[in-house]
Amino acid sequence: MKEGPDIAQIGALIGDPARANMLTALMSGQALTATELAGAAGITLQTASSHLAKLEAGGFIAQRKQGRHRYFTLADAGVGRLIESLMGFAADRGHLRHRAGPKEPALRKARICYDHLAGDFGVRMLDSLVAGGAIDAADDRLVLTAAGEERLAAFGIDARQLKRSSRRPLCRSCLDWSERRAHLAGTLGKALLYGFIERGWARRSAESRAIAFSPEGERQFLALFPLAQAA
Amino acid sequence: MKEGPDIAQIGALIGDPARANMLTALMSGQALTATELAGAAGITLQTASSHLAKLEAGGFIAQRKQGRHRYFTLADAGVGRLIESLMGFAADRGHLRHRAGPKEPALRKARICYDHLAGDFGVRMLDSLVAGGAIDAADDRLVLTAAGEERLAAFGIDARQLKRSSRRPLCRSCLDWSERRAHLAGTLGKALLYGFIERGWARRSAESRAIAFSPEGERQFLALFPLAQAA
DNA sequence: TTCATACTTCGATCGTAACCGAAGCATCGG
DNA sequence: CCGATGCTTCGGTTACGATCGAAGTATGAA
Repeated sequence: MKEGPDIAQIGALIGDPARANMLTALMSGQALTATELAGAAGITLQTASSHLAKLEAGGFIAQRKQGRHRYFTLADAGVGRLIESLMGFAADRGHLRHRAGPKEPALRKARICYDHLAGDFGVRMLDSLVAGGAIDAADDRLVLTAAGEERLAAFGIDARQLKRSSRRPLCRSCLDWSERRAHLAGTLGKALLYGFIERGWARRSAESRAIAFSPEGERQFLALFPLAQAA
Repeated sequence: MKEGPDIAQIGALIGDPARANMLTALMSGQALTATELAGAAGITLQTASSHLAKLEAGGFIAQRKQGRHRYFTLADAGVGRLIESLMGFAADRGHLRHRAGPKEPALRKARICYDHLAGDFGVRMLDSLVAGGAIDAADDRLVLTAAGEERLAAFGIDARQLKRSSRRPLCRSCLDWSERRAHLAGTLGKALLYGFIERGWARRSAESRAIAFSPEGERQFLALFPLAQAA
């Protein structure tokens, strides 16, 4: 009887704590099995199965059968962006989880945001790239400079090839719920994070969205992305 | 027991059809009374009152007492942006309301999006401004040019003063759920819409988000925002 | 084949929240 | 002061959906 898209359906889909927990867990970008997701949400496998079916029907997640496992992931980057913006909104209004747990500091320092680096380290990385002239920032819009291309090549990333390989924008600014400042998303953000992991500088936690830097990795990271002065 | 902001709470808040209808109604930017919102949602006044209390507690809406009326509005532009992005997501996935009602075409043609013009006319306006060199568009980022300032002055809008008067950005691009293309938001988008209404070119519908252009108003609008060729 | 694992489907229970009738405040007009 | 209007609070009903036990299906391993 009314016009327009149905917000209530998708709100209700996210509105259940069990489903919200599953989606949050999937924000790590990792593919997770039904059993793992049930654990993350604190429910039994049967209940999880029902929730997963609903999320899939709603276009939030996709599944990939592999042997007797079923791996679930967020359906696409659009879902990731929606969730992150909901998180930002929630953080902004103080809709926080019961209490900041022990993992909270680690999450604020470095975490995965769909498929790229967020948190303190993510913000620092972008700030440093902009300050060093590698990325040109006109507020929202981020553009990789020629100097930036060279710098990335030294790190083993071929920006031109990256640009060709996907329709997704190379550089994208993504707002952080913890820092309230922008960090680098897009294929470049993804490539950088994967570069850190490949080099063994960092690894992703199994059951949280935190990114753990090794002492040596942190040293290298900070040297690679210097800041003129402590913020 | 977990980390981060609580998505489920805000999802649940939006997830109830009655509340979603109220929020959608408030997307018109108009302040509405509890009775009007109850009508929009198709529920009794008592139920509406309970929902409104929850929405207010959640930071979604604000109320202003005026005599024996209570006027409700969206709490701020952030809420408006969240809802619009949810609508976009929903439209994208085909989560549509039961059936496209009779008002649907009018909404696609011109409607209010929080406080500025959206729909076919909104998209055309931005396209024309960009094509005419009044606004410089670097993908996401919109910048008013000197030529644009003059053009607006001719329409009776003082862009410099507008910029000073608010922290809100002057130009902002906002993605449309019906057109899947950008239209103009920000204080400038608002000022333009209000200009149309003041001139009597258009008026807002009482109970929907549609903007109705008069025949003469439509003629003036199309003349003011020409497009080189039919899209 | 048989057993184990990973997951889905079915059925029943249970809690919560949406809902409305009725009554209670507040504000306005007269 | 009165009644009318706009809205909130209270109480009781109802319905939906989240939950899990138990049983069923698929894949893999022995």
